[in-house]
Amino acid sequence: MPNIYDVAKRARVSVATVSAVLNDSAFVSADLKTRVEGAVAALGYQPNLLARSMAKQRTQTLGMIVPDIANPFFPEVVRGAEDTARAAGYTLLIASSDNDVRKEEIYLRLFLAKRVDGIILTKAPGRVPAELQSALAKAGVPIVLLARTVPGFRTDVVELDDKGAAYEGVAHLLRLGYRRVGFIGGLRGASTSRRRLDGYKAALRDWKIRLDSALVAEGDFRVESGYQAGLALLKARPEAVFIANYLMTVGFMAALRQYRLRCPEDVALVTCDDYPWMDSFSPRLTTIDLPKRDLGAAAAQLLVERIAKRTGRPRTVKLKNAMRVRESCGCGLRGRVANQMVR
Amino acid sequence: MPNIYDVAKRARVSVATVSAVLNDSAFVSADLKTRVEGAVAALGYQPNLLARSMAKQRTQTLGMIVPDIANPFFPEVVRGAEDTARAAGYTLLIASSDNDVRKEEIYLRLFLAKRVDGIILTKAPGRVPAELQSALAKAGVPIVLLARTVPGFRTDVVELDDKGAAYEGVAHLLRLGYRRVGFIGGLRGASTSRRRLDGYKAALRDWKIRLDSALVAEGDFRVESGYQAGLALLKARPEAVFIANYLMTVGFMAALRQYRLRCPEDVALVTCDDYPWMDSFSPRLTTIDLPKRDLGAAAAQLLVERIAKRTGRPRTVKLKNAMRVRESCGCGLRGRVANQMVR
DNA sequence: TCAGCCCAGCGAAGCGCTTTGCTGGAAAGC
DNA sequence: GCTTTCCAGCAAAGCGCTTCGCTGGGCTGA
Repeated sequence: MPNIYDVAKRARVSVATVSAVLNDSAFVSADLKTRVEGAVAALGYQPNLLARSMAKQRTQTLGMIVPDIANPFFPEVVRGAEDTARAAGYTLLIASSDNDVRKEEIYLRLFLAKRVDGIILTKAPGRVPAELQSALAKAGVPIVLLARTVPGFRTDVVELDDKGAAYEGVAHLLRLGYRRVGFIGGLRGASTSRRRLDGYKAALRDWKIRLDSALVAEGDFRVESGYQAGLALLKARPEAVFIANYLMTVGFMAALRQYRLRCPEDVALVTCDDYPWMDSFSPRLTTIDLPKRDLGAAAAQLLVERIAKRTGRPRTVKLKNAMRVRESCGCGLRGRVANQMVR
Repeated sequence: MPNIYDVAKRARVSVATVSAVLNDSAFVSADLKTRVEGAVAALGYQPNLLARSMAKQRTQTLGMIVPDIANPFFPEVVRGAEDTARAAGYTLLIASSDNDVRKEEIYLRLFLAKRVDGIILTKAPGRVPAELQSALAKAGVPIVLLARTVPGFRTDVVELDDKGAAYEGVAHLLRLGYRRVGFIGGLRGASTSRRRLDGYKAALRDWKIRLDSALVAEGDFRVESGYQAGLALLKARPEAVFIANYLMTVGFMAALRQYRLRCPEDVALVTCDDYPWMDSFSPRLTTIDLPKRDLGAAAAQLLVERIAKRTGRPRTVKLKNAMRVRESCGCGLRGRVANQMVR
């Protein structure tokens, strides 16, 4: 492939001039400019971005670590980030951590070594080793935390309203008259899990219902864990359940089937996270829709801005949820819409 | 961040020696080796992979273009590719083309400019401009086509058995006794769509059923197109339908609901592509499971091997499907399992 | 007419690695 | 004891850009 010297030679100018034309970074006379452009076209020259990155100390690349790109929550987030990043001239390097801090560390170091300009991170539970943390700081690579926050990690953050999501979902069930409302939480150590549990507790408190620990189970956001949690939880005879994400709901449904229980007739359900296909299959899930694409877009936006302007206090963007009431909550059964506000 | 000169200085050796130790590319005495390793540890030195890429003319990066990462088919594919690539020492740059050749071209050029070592491409319908094609060839960047093939593009390919998938699905319906079997195909111009249609036709032919064009509709693999196709198709009163992918099935189900038709009682259904949640919601879809993760893994594997060894004829890997019989095909209704082979 | 200015264009250094020869001291051979 | 061989280690070139600082020809103004 031709390089900038080939172009310079053909246009009978210096490489500095070629560079100036390409980047529009200095005044070049019309004559030389056309000669350069002609040479570029004739040779089919494409600047080597690797070399440019070396020289500029900027790669125009962002690293993005998600727990698992195959979990349907994240592709949508990635897409949001991808589009926003692209619009700002960045490309995305992606990696799945499987919520494993060691994998996460490997990828973070890799991104550092590849000199990405910034990192979007959905943190795996667990601390960032001090050594890595200082490497990150020394490298001056800005990080935006996506969805999950980490105590003592001063970065920009894009959050969902996790507590609100759980509160709203559980409140909806309580409003419908269910009293034995269970909760299947997400991965231990993820801030989102903690906050969703908080939301659950807050709702119970507002309805003056004692927390029954037999009605609370913990999963890891994956199908199997929802199934296991369901098997355990259903023994405690809940009337309704709030589940912290979709994949666990899928597992929970399997548990329901195993116990020959119907949803919503025997057990009502509200879950986090919404997908286009939910309208088409039964039970049609009542969900709290978390704005996945916005989440990714906001993270990329925050990151791009932070790269441009490193100073200033960390910013937090908090996105709003929206409840989608369908059938799994039993609205239809109970013959009333959930509009009786309690507080 | 410290560079290789800092390490060399601290270890009182030359940079060549440091490089030799780091890459284990030449014999270095035990003494110097420990000194270098000590310096590396003391400084927390991480080689700059950008510089390494410049020097080696290898980036250890693969570009991957999919139609849309948010289409649940692809994350699984990407994950397969990611894991395989990572194991071989490569990182993945991903991009969504939205099946738009212009976007695709932009990304291909970008990848070229970033000097990726190889590209995994699910081709958008349409030709690769001759100019781009020659740029690709000149750059010598190997490409692996994933799922969709392109005539006159000599590259390695990982394919699904598209024709077989459609044939098997349609045959299953025919075996169950349905005669008016409709077909909703995918994006025009994608080889996968063409082949799935071929499979449909082949099955009809084997059962000696005339093709009724009112029973054939074309979509674009997205929800909305399945809905539109459904609205059109249902007017022709099909007894059963084969749909080329999941998202269109989602849309089709909406059309069914609109017409107050039930699945499988009024219209039976078989579709391509399987997801974990299908077991948990009704109608439980009978599908042809396309091995998504294997698809990505095989593509990455092929690409990595091609990078290592550029010579040799293009290879094609063809993956097998597996039918998952559930309820949407009406097996249960008709009180018989689909095991009456016709040919 | 000539000094002084201006600025289009250029030369060369630098980004941080790898790698190709070369070198010089130790071991081996006679 | 001297030459030859060997090889650990190094100097320097090169990867393909950007950018800093210099240069010298054309203008301006006295």
